[in-house]
Amino acid sequence: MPGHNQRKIAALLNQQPLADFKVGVDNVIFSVDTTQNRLLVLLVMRQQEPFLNYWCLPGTLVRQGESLEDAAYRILAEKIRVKNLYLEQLYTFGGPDRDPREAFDSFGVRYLSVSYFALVRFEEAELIADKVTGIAWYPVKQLPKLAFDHNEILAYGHRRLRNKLEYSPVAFEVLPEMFTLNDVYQLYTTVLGENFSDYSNFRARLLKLGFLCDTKIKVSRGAGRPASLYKFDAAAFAPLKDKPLVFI
Amino acid sequence: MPGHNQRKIAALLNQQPLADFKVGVDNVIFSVDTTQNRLLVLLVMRQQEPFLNYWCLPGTLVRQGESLEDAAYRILAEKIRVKNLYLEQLYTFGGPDRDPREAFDSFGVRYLSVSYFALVRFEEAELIADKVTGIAWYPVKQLPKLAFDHNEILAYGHRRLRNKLEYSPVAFEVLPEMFTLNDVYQLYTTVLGENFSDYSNFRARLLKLGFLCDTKIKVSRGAGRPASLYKFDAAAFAPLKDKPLVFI
DNA sequence: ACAAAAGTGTTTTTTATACACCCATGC
DNA sequence: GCATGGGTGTATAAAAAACACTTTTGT
Repeated sequence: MPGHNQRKIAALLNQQPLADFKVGVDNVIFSVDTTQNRLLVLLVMRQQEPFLNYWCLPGTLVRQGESLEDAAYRILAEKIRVKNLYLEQLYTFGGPDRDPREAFDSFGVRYLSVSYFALVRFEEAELIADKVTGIAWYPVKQLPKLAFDHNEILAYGHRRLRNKLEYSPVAFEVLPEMFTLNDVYQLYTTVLGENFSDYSNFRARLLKLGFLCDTKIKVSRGAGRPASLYKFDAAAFAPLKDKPLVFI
Repeated sequence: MPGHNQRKIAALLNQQPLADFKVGVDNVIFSVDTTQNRLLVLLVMRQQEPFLNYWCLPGTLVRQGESLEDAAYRILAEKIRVKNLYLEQLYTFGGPDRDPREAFDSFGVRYLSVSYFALVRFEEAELIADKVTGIAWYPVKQLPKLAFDHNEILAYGHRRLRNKLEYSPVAFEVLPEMFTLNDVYQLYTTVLGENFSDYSNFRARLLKLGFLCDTKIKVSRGAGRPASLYKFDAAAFAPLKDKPLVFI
């Protein structure tokens, strides 16, 4: 809410030199362990100061000639091998003082973080452990204190995930190729919390949308009647794109 | 979709030096002229190369010690005086080659644009014309070719505005302090297009939400029965925050 | 046989949609 | 008095929510 002395301040700031930035990309990579109903996020252990031996989001600084998204894909590829993934930009965190490295040369180089949000299939994702770096899937329910402002970034990513689930079919990017309807339901409850909807109503709504096709293949998980395996039919979904589309 | 030779590429890129960035902030500032039912966006005329004499979004480069949001508020304050405004981050555009200035020193300084999305009240917003710079409210229906990738940024902002209208009470940030229910309806139709809903149903739903209070003050606009002026009651809205909340 | 999980159907309540109609004012 | 925009109500259709019930398996 700009006041009256706004122009004086503006005039003063006009003398201020421009900030020089290094731009980092940090990925919030989610995945869901359907067998244990846990939402997981990929963390790596920092090998340098600052925040040596703290867990943090996998990130990198952007190189010359590299786009932001390229950088996001690069770190992802360095940490995990996946067949399929969903990736979109999350938010840009860029206040001064968000990175302690800035303190050394006070008004010198600033560090900006463009965060990306990714979803991968837990079963298909193969972590690349390179002896030196620690890397692990962490349940979002039990996160440690992370380096920098990464807890904040992660919380933002978590909120985005919850919202996305409600109006876009991202769930099928995280689920295995073939899944039971109960898998979908479990995914929704683990991310959105209990009592977001009754199973049978959820099921009916989902099927009525018409983009899941029954493979007729049955799987039996312990006792009880075997469940049908379904597949996401991208072609059948296409016309529903940009439509309101509500799952909850 | 990382392949097999991914690691080789990564190893190669590891030799690549980091990019140095200048970070710009560009604002997509919307406002609605209720009298003419037009959605407007604030544009300024560029005074330098590149894109001399092209219209563009009001923007600035981030200075030392200044946060991204501070920079966004700064340009806003340089261009318009407003009592009330809504501002949020939009998206970060950052591929190489988005700014022709990068071409001069090829792999040197990169220009990144963090865009912000703002809403102001048309009646209260006073444009600051400083003789040199051209500045104007442009109807989004008739936009010129803008400098840089600003048409793209603006389109993104427009999409965000449409979405925000549907599930958050941003409309009341753009409307005058007191407004008729028809003003709200007109705002929604100008942004969302015709036939998004019947007026009387829209009205009923809106009132049932219970955060609009009738001031009982009547205004007569030409012929017809005078309309009641309403006010947005922030306190009454508070409990509805984060709730699904659908207007459409 | 019975517990457990999958899958179907039915009833009730709520919400959306499409109108018809009354009200207050200017001309 | 009648056109014009403001405001209310009602009848119908559709969707959400709650829950009872059937089916198919393992043990």
